[in-house]
Amino acid sequence: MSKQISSVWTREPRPARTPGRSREEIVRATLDLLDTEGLDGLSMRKLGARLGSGATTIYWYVENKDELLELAYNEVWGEIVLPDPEEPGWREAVSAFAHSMRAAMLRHPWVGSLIGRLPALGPNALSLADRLRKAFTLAGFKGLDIDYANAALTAYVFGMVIPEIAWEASMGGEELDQESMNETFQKVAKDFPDLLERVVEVNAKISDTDALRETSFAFGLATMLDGLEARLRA
Amino acid sequence: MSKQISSVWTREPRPARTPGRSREEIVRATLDLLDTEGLDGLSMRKLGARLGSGATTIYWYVENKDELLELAYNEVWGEIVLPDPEEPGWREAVSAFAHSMRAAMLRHPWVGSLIGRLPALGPNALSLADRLRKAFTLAGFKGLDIDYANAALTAYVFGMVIPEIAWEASMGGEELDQESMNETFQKVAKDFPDLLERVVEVNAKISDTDALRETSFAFGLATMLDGLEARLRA
DNA sequence: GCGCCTCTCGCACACCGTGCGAGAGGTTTT
DNA sequence: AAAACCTCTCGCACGGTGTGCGAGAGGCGC
Repeated sequence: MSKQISSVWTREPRPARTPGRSREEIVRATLDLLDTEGLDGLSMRKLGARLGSGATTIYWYVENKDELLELAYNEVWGEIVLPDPEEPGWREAVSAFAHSMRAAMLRHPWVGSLIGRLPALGPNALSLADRLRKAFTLAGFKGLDIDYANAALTAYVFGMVIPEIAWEASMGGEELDQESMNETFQKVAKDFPDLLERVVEVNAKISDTDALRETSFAFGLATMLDGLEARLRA
Repeated sequence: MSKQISSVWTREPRPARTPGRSREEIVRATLDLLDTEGLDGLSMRKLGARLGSGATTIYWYVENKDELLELAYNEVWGEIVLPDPEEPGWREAVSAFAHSMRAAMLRHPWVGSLIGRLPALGPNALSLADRLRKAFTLAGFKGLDIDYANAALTAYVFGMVIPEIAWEASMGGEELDQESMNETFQKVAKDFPDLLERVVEVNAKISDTDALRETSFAFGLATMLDGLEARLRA
């Protein structure tokens, strides 16, 4: 047996004898804590308290905190849906997948800080990759192109949503009114008049920043899908 | 004065009297430490030691650790080049930009964990956004489409590279030979025979994983650029 | 009753970010 | 010359963190 990637998914879990506590229960509590208090709010002691147990009890079910995060991460992947590509056509299916992925990430903003640290090797991530592969196969991609298309699409979603999360986080949960927004930008971008002018202009025209972000997301998604379709015809 | 986003870039820095230590020197040391020991390896005490000072001295130049990270983050953006789009054509310029961005991120893998936490409001990021806007304007995009194209392209790069970083990190710096790789996947993906078969097959065919990743990156990039060009013609 | 195996958890260690306040050293004002 | 002040350094301490260790509780087979 050679060297392995260290991950919850590469070692045998402790044989579940279904006692009082279970790994499943712990993961659920972890998700709760992450969603309400964020990545920094998750500590073994707090998690123990929430479970009505000592902090170190958790280490019976899980090797370390990173494994816990891998398990929580896996749950998020489980929330992403990919419609059957046979029915509405691959483009619609894949597009729905992208939107669902974005929604799941925004529901659990702490994933934004995990994607660069933990590989997605959990069963939910793999299952999704498997189904996405099928969709692209059905679309007509062949050989490695299937995997490339796979990677490109998920990359786009990742890349759009992760900065969205950062942006949201930096506002500390409070909605920023337009005036504050412009003021911030005036301070920050004072050496880039073109950029500044654009931002102020856009802010004046479009007040709903959520809608703007969705539009931007849809634009890039359509662009990516157009590109994929073009590659299909080539 | 209304509420602002809290960031190094939205508050006045301490007036530089160019004494012994400077913010610049601190940022350089921070980068060093981050590059050699990673995000977890950076602590105020270690940084102080490297600067030959007490840990809390740093707090004279910087409000808190996050500000330090923002400054380091900004430096990475400064390493990204965008060729003049007038000369080789916008597509080549933008493509070179994407590759340069990827290279900078891989040189400083710790950015992978920051992108989801800190907004890129530093002058280097803004300057790059400004120049990228010019490139897309030159390409023929109009109005909001310029910004959408901007976001889509950088999102793609982010999304490709961030998981690359995670992957690299999870191998703990050691190169994994092919056998271990397959073994890992056999364990992890045993419920997804199609996926598993593909991975083993690909691994057998392509031994150089770096080259594979570059090819995958180039594929998605070309796809995105094709999509953008299509949108330009519409 | 005895041993064993599964599970809990208090304690302790080394580390973290950072608030505070004492002071050093230089410059400016009186 | 002396006093006041301003910039900068940093030791100490506080309340956290992840987690190794070892003592023990509870149930189950002999």
